[in-house]
Amino acid sequence: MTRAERNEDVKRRLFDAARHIVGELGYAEASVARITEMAGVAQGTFYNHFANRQALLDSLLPTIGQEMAHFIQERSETVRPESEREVARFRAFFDYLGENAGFLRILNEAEFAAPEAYRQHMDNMAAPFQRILGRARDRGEVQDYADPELEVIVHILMGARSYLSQHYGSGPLDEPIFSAYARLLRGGLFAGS
Amino acid sequence: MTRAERNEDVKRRLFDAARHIVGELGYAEASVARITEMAGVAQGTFYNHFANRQALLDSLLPTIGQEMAHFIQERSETVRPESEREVARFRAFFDYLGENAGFLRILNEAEFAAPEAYRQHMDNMAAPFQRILGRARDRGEVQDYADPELEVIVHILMGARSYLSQHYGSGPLDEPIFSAYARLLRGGLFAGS
Amino acid sequence: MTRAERNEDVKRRLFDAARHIVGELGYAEASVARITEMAGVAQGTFYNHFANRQALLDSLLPTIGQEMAHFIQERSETVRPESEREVARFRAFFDYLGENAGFLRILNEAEFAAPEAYRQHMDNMAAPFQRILGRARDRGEVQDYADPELEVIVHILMGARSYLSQHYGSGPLDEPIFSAYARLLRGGLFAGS
Amino acid sequence: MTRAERNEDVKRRLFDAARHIVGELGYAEASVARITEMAGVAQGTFYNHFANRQALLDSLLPTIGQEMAHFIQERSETVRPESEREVARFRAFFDYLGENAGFLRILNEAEFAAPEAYRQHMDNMAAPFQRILGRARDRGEVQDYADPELEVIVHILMGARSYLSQHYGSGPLDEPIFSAYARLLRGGLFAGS
DNA sequence: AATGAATGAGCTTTCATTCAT
DNA sequence: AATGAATGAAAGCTCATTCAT
Repeated sequence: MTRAERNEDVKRRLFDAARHIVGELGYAEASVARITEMAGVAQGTFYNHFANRQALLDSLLPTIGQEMAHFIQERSETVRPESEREVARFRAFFDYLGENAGFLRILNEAEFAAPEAYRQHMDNMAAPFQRILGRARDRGEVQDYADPELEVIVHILMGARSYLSQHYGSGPLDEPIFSAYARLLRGGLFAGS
Repeated sequence: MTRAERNEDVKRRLFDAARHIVGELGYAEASVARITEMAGVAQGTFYNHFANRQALLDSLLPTIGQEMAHFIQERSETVRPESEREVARFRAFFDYLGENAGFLRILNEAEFAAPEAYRQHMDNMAAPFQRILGRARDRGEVQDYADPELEVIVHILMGARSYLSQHYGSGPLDEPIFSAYARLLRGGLFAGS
Repeated sequence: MTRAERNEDVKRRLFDAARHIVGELGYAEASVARITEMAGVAQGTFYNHFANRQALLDSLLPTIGQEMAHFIQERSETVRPESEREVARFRAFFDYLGENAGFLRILNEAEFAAPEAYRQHMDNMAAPFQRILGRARDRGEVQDYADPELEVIVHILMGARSYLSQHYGSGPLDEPIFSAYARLLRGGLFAGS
Repeated sequence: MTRAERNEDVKRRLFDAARHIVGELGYAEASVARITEMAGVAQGTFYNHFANRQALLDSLLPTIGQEMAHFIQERSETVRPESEREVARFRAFFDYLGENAGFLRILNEAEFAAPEAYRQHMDNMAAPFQRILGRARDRGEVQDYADPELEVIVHILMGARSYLSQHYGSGPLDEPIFSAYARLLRGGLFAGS
């Protein structure tokens, strides 16, 4: 390994240790001592790679969030029409959770333990989501909600993912979750007039 | 004041101090030192009224959650039909937040800082909600979702409240929030087949 | 009960609670809170009967020590000659321990937890012991040790009781303890010249 | 000083401070705050060298006990016969106390403040002592006590040391202590049959 | 770049004692 | 005489960060 590679390797090990600890035990348990111990380096070494503890914790969610976004994108990009595609995205979200058990904790605790990262992640998720729905609306696949309303819809759908994953866990989920979600988006909840 | 009243008063002051600090700064900042200082009593006094720090923090959410439930109930009980009533509840939730700025933080952080209280609160909210929707379905006001699907819907609607309040804050909210919410529940998101 | 009797009763209950707690758990665990709780009175009541916590703890050993002295006296007063009588006293000491499990702890910890009481108790035990041995010497039953030497012997014999009870516990003891003790006192340890 | 030496030096200073404080004032007064202050380091430094307060306190007696055992061994190893040698050991014990004033307190309080260390120390002292007496018996220098009786004798002799040092202090002692001890071991206490 | 000991502020909790009721 | 809440000092321990090596 070159010097630069060694350097990169240590940084990666610190990041992975933090990811593992936060995912398993939460941000509070991710002390510098614990992270460096798991990474197999001395405590002081930490500060050669990250400005401080918060800096590493703040880097967790955006990085992993990106990973998740790619995963969902891959699983849903070919699906049509948009209503099916949204359900595919919804399913892909839970599939990702199933394979990345710790992510939910990294995400949910971030609101308080890594607020800046959290805000960034939410923006990273919401903006493209809203663009997708906007374009679908322009194609006629989504009803004619105004742009500010679509923004609201986006947050409803993200809130739905969050609460459902929290309540139902991250294992393989029952069908009613998907059928109810799909049905709500297609025809609403209340009996029409 | 009688002796019992004084006693009650101190306990109330401790509770209110904690409520204020957690609402403003989060559970982590609610040290016994800070709580007792704000309540104007000595640190040792704390333990005459609560078994330990966690006991007080755990009592925050159930108590305040009850308060919120009453508020929402009052604001929505006379509204008909159910679709309007759900929007009334939705509005009342945000009205409550507007008047109780700290509640959101007490609620959201509780998942990690007071997990037992959180689970209890979520159950307290979800169970009656599902009963209401179930009865409305039986009256024909809600489409014929199966019971497990209604449970899913309930968590979607609670997630919606959470993410929207998080994103839009707790001040007076714009109309699109309510119109988008109402419209989604009435007719879904996607253009009909 | 008259007022004085009630008063005496509370004081007795406090004493008994302390005796029980110290015997079972040691002086350190005998907090005023725990003593008053076991006695069934309020904390403040304690200070109507004892100047402070230490005053009660200091009264434990002398009182119980007296009790033990009576017990031993009764069991040994008729035994003759002195060599047998000393063994009878020695046996009675362990018999008392067997029936008063907590005493050993009250005694041994007292050296540090209630030093004044300890010194007093040791004097209470040593002085009559030395008188007994002195008179036996004058009768010719004990060899002609000088008085300062008898004082030394007394502390050796008390130390023996202490270490043996510590090492062998306070249950029913094996015969070698008594035979070795008796033999040492009768003929020493080393093979005579 | 090299880094390792500095490290060792700090640990030594903490140990010596604890030894001094416990010897002078007892275990209860040996708070981490007091120890570190005397050692001239910050409180947090303590935990770089010992797992916790108890760990240091538990290391006191075994270490110093070892030291004392060496001292006594050196002072007595050449003395013969065994009866004289035992008196030499007895004297050496008090000589050690005279030079290490705090040891007595470290030892006696340990029964309650560092029970594990105490038990270990007692075993460390008793076992070789009993071996010595057993061999002397086999050589004919000690009367034919059975092995369980010799164990009893050992605890009597240790109890004697403890109570005598407690009663007579640790300064230079009067001759009667030694003469009485020697005489008891040689010919017992009571006048022969 | 890596090390790991030192720092000191901060935490929760305990407890003997006081005193107004 | 009895009550029991209030007090506040003191305890053990944690941890992010610094810095000399």
